[in-house]
Amino acid sequence: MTTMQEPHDLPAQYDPGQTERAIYERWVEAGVFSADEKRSNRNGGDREPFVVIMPPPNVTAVLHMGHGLNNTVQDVIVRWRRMAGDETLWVPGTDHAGIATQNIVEKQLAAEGKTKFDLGREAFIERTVAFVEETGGQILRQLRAIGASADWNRTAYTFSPELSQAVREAFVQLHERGLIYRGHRVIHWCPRCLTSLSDEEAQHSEETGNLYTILYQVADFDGGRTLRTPAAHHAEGSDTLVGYLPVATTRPETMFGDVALAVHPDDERFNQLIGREVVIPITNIRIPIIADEYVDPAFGSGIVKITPAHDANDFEVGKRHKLPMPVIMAPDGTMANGVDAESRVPPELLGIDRFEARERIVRSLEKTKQLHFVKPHQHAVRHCYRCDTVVEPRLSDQWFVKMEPLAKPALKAVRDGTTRILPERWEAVYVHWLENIRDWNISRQLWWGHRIPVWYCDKCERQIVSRTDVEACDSCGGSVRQDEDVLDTWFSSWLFPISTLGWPDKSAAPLVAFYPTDDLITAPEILFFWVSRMIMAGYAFMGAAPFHTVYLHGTVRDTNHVKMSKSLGNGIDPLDVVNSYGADALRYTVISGMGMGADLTLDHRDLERSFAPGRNFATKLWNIGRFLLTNVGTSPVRSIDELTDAELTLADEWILGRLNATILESDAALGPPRPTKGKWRREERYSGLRLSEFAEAARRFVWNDVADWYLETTKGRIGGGGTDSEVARAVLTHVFDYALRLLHPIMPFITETLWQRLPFPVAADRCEFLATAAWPLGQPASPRATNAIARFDLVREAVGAVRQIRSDYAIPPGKPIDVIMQSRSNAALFADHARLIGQLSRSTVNIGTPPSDAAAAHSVLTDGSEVIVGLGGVVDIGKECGKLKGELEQLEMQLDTLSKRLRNEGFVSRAPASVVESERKKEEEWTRRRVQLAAKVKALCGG
RNA sequence: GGGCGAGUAGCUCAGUUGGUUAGAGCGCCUGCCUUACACGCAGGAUGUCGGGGGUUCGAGUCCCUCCUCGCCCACCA
Repeated sequence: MTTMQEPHDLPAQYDPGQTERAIYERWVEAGVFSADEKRSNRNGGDREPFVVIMPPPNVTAVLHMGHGLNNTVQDVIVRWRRMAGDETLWVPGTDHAGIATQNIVEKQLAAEGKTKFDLGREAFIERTVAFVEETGGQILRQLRAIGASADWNRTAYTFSPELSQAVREAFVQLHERGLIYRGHRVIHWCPRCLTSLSDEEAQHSEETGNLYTILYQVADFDGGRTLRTPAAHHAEGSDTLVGYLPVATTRPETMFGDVALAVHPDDERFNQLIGREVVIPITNIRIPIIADEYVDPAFGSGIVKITPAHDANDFEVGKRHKLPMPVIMAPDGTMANGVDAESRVPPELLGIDRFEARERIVRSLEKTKQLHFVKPHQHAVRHCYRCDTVVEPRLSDQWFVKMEPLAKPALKAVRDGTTRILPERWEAVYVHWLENIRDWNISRQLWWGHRIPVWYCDKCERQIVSRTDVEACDSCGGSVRQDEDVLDTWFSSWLFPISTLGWPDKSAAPLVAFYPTDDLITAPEILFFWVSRMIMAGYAFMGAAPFHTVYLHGTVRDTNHVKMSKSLGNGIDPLDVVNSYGADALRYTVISGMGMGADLTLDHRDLERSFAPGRNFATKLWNIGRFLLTNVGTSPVRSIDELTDAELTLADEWILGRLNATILESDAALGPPRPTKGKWRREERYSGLRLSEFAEAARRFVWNDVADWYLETTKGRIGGGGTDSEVARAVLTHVFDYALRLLHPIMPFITETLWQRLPFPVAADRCEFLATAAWPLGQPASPRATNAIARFDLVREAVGAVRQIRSDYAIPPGKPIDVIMQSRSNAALFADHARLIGQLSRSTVNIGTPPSDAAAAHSVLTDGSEVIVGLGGVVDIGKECGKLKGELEQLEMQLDTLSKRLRNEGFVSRAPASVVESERKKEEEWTRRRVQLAAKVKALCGG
């Protein structure tokens, strides 16, 4: 609770499990994460809005490291802006994920020995709804465990009534604008999911397959010679093919769909054949030989089989030549006589899977020697992005979105700096895609999704596109049936930035207050699927880009650089990490380990090691907190503002200067939150969002400055009572307060826990939560502060020199040593800090002249000051001298040998130049070491 | 086939516009259970900055070239 805790209430070990959940609940109860549209300055309020739309995970998803990374990045940015005073909104949500979800439910049914057809469409959807209600959205609950500060009151779902209405509206609007049409063409078809896919959903992967060259017999061959069968040729050992044309293909099974062979019109080898006919092997169906520019005479045999229904290029050729387009495969990828195919597929192959059919055809062609030859062939095969099945090109009717008009403003947005993409290199990828954009196939032959809002009249065949359900034909009153297909999942998610804020109601308060949004944070994998389409939708429906910054972060990989995934068994469950080390450890590790756009490598076999940076740092923070509460106590401290320069020690000024520098570094790393005048200017365009730099700046300050130095200087000051004690209490508390503020976006739980207990000045207008406390404001570095930093750095150097001498001479930790410091320019500085230097180096420090005792070690600081330690009495001089002298002697001998060799002309001329070079370097190095060693010997052992 | 990125300490990575002695974390070595912290403290070692060539007073950084790995895009059957 908020009441002040006694220091001893902090357990020695930080236990995240105990604290994180409770703190999260308090944030939620207090409405810390809720944005208020009335406070947005676009809606009459006084605050700049800052809005992030969460990439909606699949509703059935289970949290993995990819989500962990993505949402941590978002949360860091969102928490930063919230503290900076923006009216900050992070909209969470899930995606109904058409194919993915349907596949899962189908699998469940399969386990029960059923198919979706056994249930029928309605029951199947009911079952899927029930499944989603039961298990769906668990990922959003899991996101709470990593601290995601989303506004859960606004949780969206692409299949909710509101968002479904937006989908319909978008479809109808685009249709009205002539940007949606029904097309008859070859699309990508997944024979397992039984649906068409967009170009983006059919993903290439390089494979080694076979390129089969098949002999097609020329019909009515009368070249004055007797037609011989390939078998006869073969028997004669002849290479000459008479009456046969070799045709290369990677998919022999499509040959039953062939409607022509094509050659290049200028190809002299074949142009006398144009207009003749060949027969398809096995079936003996006659097809013409045609000429088309599409054929590349240099590839394969220079002759292409044309299969318009099963190849996108062949489809174009077929259209040009008005050829028939027989479909010779069933939707499930088995051989079948489909549309226009009649009896093209031989009966023995009907119902046989395409790959099995390929084998059988090849065997059959081998028998008749019509398989000319086979060679291995590297080519890209498209696979279904959901089930990895090889996709089949297939002729069918689908709904398409005409993309070019939509792409134009989206291209302009990135070109003119309205929207930037980080890291910069992705902008080129984005531009290239949009410049070569192809129409988007949006219909899916699925049951789970938004049904296409088109109705067909049974009577007059009228087609009705409607925002509301249609009961009867508005023209003839006849009965109507709705299009069977559903929309691509991405057709709903591309609306997310507008639909979640209330579109199509353009006057909806959230839309007015929060659109356009600010940053979109996601992985590059969905740049085309989602990001670019959202930008298009933003312009199409709102006339403005949906965000000004796209931040594409890397992928989580294992130590072999393989992408982490559950199916590969190389994943890390973020909740395991949270349970073992805490959400803060996870978050810090992820943020600090990830450069701009770079992948994050983690070892799933060694979580302890992988997350050590975050866990160790969390523990460090905890212990600083414990020290502070034990020593500073809980009674109010003086306000930092009322401390006078005279009251501050050099260490105080130094740490305050370092704090200010750290704030400036953090702000520089985070960059401008939004473009200054609506558009990114060149100099700021690619700056900012360097989260790992921000994390490192804060860590360095807390650990290397506050803990390692400043905190040590307060020992002996605090608790002594008096002014200086109060000053130290105030400064330490202030510095830690601000460190916690800086670190809160990255490590929200532990910082909030500690901050809640800090002893604040009485007058401080302290808000209830660190989560909403003010982001630190940096100031330009003052000359006084710069000077303090330089001077205290010298003190630190002196401490380092003494520590090193102690270590070099193995002086036992408990053994006091006398240190003399000599300085002309900074004598006063060292005199003032003699005690401090002694305290930090566990030595007794005096200012003055060197000891008469010749046995001494000395070190020179950067300002020329000398640190001299009399070693008599702490080390056995005789023994140490013997050791050093032995070392020196050996070094001199080695050096002598080396120098002789280098002066030997025979060696220099005959040895390889690289060897001579490295020997020279060695000589230099050894010479340097000899000088140092000699000086040491002289100081310690005398003359 | 086209484009992009990466190659820096044993591992994972930083190194802004070329500028003293190339950094961090983890790991490693030595010594310490110093009353916040051994998930720690102090000290230390380790790099032909992928190879070769070039520009420059000066290159991890710029140019050329080669090698290795990764990603994206692509209708060559």
